[in-house]
Amino acid sequence: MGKKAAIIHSAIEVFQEQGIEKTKISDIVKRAGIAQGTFYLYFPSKLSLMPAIAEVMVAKTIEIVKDTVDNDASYPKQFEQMVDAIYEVNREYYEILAVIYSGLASTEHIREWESVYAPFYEWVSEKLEAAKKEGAIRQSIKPDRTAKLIIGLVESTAEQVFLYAQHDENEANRQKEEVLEFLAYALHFQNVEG
Amino acid sequence: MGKKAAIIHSAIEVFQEQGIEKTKISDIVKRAGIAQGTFYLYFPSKLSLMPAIAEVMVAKTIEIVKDTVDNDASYPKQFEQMVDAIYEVNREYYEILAVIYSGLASTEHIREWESVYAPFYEWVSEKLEAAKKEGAIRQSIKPDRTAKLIIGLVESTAEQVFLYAQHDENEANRQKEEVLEFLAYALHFQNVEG
Amino acid sequence: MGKKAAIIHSAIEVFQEQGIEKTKISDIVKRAGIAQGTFYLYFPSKLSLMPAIAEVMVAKTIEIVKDTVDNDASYPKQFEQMVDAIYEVNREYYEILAVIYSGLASTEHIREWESVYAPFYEWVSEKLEAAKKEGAIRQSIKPDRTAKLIIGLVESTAEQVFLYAQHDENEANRQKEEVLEFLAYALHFQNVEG
Amino acid sequence: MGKKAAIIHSAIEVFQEQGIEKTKISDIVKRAGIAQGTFYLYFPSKLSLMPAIAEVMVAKTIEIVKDTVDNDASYPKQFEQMVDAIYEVNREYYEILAVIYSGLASTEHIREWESVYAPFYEWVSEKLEAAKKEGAIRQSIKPDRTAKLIIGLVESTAEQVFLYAQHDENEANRQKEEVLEFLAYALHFQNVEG
DNA sequence: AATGAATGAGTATTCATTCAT
DNA sequence: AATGAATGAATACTCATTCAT
Repeated sequence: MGKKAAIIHSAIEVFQEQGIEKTKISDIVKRAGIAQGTFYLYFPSKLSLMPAIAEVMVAKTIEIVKDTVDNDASYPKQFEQMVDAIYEVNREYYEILAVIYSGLASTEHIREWESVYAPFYEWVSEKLEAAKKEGAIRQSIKPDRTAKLIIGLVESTAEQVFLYAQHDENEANRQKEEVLEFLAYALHFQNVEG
Repeated sequence: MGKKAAIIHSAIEVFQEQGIEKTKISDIVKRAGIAQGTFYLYFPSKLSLMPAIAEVMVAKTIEIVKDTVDNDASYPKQFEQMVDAIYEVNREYYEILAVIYSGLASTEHIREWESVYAPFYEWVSEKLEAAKKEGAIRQSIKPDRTAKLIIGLVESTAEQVFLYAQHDENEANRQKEEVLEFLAYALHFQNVEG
Repeated sequence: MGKKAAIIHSAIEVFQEQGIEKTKISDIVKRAGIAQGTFYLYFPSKLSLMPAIAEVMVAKTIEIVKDTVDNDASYPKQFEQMVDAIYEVNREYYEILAVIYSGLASTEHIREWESVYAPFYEWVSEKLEAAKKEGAIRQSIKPDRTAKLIIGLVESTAEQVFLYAQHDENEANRQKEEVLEFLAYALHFQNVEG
Repeated sequence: MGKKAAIIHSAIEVFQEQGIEKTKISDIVKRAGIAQGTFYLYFPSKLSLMPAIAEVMVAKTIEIVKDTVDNDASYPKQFEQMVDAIYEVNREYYEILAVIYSGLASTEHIREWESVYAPFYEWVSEKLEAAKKEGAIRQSIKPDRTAKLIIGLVESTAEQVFLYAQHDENEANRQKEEVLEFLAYALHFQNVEG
């Protein structure tokens, strides 16, 4: 019946509405339509919910990024699409993402963090690898490391804009432009088809 | 005297030692050597401590950055020194910084965050402005926006390394190298004296 | 079973023993044999206990009054018995009654007070109605209003005697005599069987 | 300068506005325009303020009663004026009087209560004595005891009306009428000048 | 697997009172 | 007499977790 999924789904919604600190287990189970005790059949504690949510959020991000990026477009275009997608996800889920970024709210679950983010790093890394092979970006790029740089760069600026500038669309777009130009120079895009 | 400062100082220490969640007001006042009630003469609540702590930490960061950066060195060198300094601060205070990020994000003190970080943004912005004027970096750089990019980039990667990779020095240095190269291309350093 | 009743019962006892101000929730639950949190499943706050206690006390008063009054006796005799009964209850529960008066008055539970006292007013009112019909008291009596007068009169003098005169039995009896005579004239008892 | 009087005056005002439970010493001294510590130069504790307030309130009541009652009027008229006056005071100060009636909110100061109320009892008692001497009321009246009865009767019904019926003027007047008639029969007014 | 009533440890906050100035 | 910063004891209430059904 997917009660586990129901709990995660419910938690994401409630967290978004009232913040994580103020959310009680009872709020989550109420919305999920299950009993208080049932929660503990699927999660050993409240905190153990976090990695599961992070996983879902990262998966959601990857999905949107994949859907947005056109693999047949030029690499500059593809990275632009990627930045667009990440900004989009942040626009919608800025509050819950803030918690995920800040280390899952406690240092207990740090180990899991790496594994949760791994698929995202990997996807960007592969994209960089391919671009490098085709000579579309500078050859000194180390895909694995740069993947982390790029994700850190884009997400931290997106967070700044949506969390602290409170959804000023103009501001968001201008900052995104700057990120794209910054990224273009940093990767040193080559006109491959020249 | 300076009980407010004593509280902040004490709180930073205790937070570092046992994490924010597990820290009681009583722990903070005990170390500060004041009475429980005195805390509330200076701060209306436990959470309202956060922006004050953040302010101190940012001030500390700026101070270290300023001390490390040699204004007479070449700009690439200066930015390298800046990255070194930021990594240094994160190495030492990674836990309290994580706490600040999450503490500020999860409460209603977000507005204050901008003003707390402002002096840091400003310093980097001025540095970029000067470099731009001297033709040391590409002219399309917008100092204000790029300052935020750079700080976001450096801090997020530093956090990744020290919080999640748990102080692997090798890893830290390699990642820092990649950041520096990334930054060099992104700013498009010019050999001014050529 | 009956945890709500257990809480009320326990609270009445503890209040009587140590006064309301000095009674902690923990005292109440300890005696009731339940956990601290369980209290809040049945009452939203400490103060919300008061109307429930008042209800029980008024019910107890009515019960004793009904038990004491002989419906076949003459009306003067019946009212004498009623006064006796009210004095009796005040003798035994003077402290908790003072608490209820002050507890109810000083909070926002005033509205409930009326409904709590209603059955007592009603009982006296019906008694007056019957007496009036039989011509045992003056015909200008308005039962509803006079019921409130009588209860106010008797309870306020009983409170004066037991709370302030500290259980001086002689004093109590003399004052009761005066009340009865006062009441006799006020109601203008008629010798019905004359 | 009358700081003691200023404190009492201020306390009465604040109590009326926000209730006694919710009033802090700091509220009282703020309005009185004095420092926190100064309070304790005049009163040893918060609770010790109560009898002083009661004294002022009773004095105020007596004053208004004396001002209202025309000593040259007939006794029925005089008692009517007295009831009017007591209702008037209760209309204005119902909240603070509720606390005073209910035993000064705690049983600590009971002894003082009697002495505080004494002058009021005395005044009524003397009035009854005089009326009795002139044959204006029944000769079986015991002035001392009946004084307490009358004050208890009038004040308790006034309280019922103003505290619980929430200032319904119509209700107040009808109830007052009933009290007067009740009183007239109870005292058994004689037409002295017949 | 599911329930939800019951648990009880845990702590931020208040505010009457003190006392050095 | 006056101040007001400092004190610290005292406790109502919350909510994650358990467990009998």
